[in-house]
Amino acid sequence: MNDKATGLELNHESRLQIEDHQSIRLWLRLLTCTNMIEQRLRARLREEFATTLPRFDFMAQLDRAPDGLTMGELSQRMMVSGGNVSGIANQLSGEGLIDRSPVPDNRRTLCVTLTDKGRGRFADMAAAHERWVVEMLGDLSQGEHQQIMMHLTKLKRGVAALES
Amino acid sequence: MNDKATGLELNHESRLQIEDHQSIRLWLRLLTCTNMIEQRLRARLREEFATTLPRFDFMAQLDRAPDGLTMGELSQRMMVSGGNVSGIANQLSGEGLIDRSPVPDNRRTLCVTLTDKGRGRFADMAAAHERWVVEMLGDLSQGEHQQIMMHLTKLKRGVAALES
DNA sequence: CTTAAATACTTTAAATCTAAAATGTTGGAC
DNA sequence: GTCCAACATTTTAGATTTAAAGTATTTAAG
Repeated sequence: MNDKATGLELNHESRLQIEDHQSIRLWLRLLTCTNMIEQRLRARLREEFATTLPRFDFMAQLDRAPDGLTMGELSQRMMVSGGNVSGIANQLSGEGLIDRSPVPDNRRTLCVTLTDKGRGRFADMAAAHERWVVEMLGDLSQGEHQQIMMHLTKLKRGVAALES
Repeated sequence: MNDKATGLELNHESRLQIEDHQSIRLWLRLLTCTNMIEQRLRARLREEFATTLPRFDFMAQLDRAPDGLTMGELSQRMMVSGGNVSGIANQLSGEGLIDRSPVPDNRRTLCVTLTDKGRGRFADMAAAHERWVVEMLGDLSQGEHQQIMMHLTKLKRGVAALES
């Protein structure tokens, strides 16, 4: 039931099935890789910085956006629900790691930024985080990096382009 | 601060930094792709089958293992905690979709299998699930599939090989 | 045989996450 | 101006998830 066994005599039906299974296998492999990396990062953040991945992600988004982000932008970029972002923001605000300041021309909106304390705290974590990620992805050459990026870019576009 | 701007005069330090950032970018891209796909699958499973991804995954693991799996094996394969597996098993068992039978020579262990009802229920979901995944990954050619799989295999091995 | 460590699983408590409802704000349409 | 839909966020209720503690069983060492 594979290419070698059936040679070139694959009909459309069996070829389709093979491609289907390949898609599933690719998706499962993608999921496995992501989960493996995510679990390691989660464990290390807990062990070494007593924090969680969503909290780190929240701060990373802000660090990348020096002008601050609205709650909605954070929700979009972190790909989690708005309510979730509110909860994490409450924590981080309570610990003095972020500021939530009103926006002059829209009283519905809050602009979230890292405090100096938050920026300092994040810098330590980011350096370690980067080491961990490089450690995990380091087996791939620069060329392989670029190839995977290219493929994932195409994949991402394809998924984003679907309706609904 | 990129390859083009600095030409071939990169020193080790800046090259290292570039590779580091590339690793981070690759990881974030991987995470984004997985999240996008996962959220779509999650939403569709909820809309069309009133179920969740972990429940689907649980049943998928059993469908692939006709002789059944222990709770521990399920936990490993699903990459979630044991407590989580217990909870899902309680649900599915309550709905008559799985059986948990004791193993003769080890009274600690439970062997979990799909019931006929569970197998039937899963078949419908699996067909739809496969359509959705193919729809999302369909933009990639068979060659691209194979290339990504190859790279992800290498990545997976690299991560798995790390200590701790 | 007894004890202790390891194993398989469940329970628990706390954090996270989601969808949906609620609150307050904005921007037209009329 | 008034109303109404859209928007940004928070709150709520409930499900999921995890790490850690708890229970029961097995294994092996003394």
